[in-house]
Amino acid sequence: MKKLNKAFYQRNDVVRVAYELLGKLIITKWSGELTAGRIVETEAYRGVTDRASHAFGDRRTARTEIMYAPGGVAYVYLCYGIHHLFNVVTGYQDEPHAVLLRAIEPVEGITVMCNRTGKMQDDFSLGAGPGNLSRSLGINTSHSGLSLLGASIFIADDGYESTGNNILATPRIGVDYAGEDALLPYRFIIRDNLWVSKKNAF
DNA sequence: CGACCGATCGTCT
DNA sequence: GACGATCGGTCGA
Repeated sequence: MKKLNKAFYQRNDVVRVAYELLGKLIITKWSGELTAGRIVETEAYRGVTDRASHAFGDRRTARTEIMYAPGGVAYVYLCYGIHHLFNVVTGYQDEPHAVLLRAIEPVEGITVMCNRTGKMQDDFSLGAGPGNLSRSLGINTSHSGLSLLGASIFIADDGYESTGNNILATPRIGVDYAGEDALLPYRFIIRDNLWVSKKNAF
């Protein structure tokens, strides 16, 4: 098992990074509690020119500032006052690209995930959807800015193969406000995976 | 099934 | 003061 390094995150093509993140393991260790899931759904948010991105138009605010950091850190923000959405910041300094993780297939620490989410069991909704993903992994906005190269939260390659025909590209979810950019095929899912967020799963 | 609705609060105007 | 990169529930066809 190989932890993804700086070179993986610090690249220009965020769409490619989103594609390559499929099949990797996202792992969190908060005070000894280990949880891990296989990434089965991602979305790319492509810098200052993408109307769907928080960094569109080069808006630097206190919230989005972390997106401008060199790739390999977390960007977590609160959505609808309830959900903590987890993004992987990619690209180089001052290029605010990010990949939203939208679904995991739970792999490790499923009991812990159930405790965090209040679910009785993994019923395929445990890690499906960006809000559920963050809750099951114990991620919240206080983790925004954390390095993904450290020990408490990181992404790893365990040799799982998820390329070619097994991957589908679709438009992103919930970005109707982005006009034409809402049609871009920047959402990637592992075909037929049961944990992919159900609405518009294809 | 699909449409709609309430929860809930930080962020930006 | 308005509005979400959501979720889970309800209601009606």
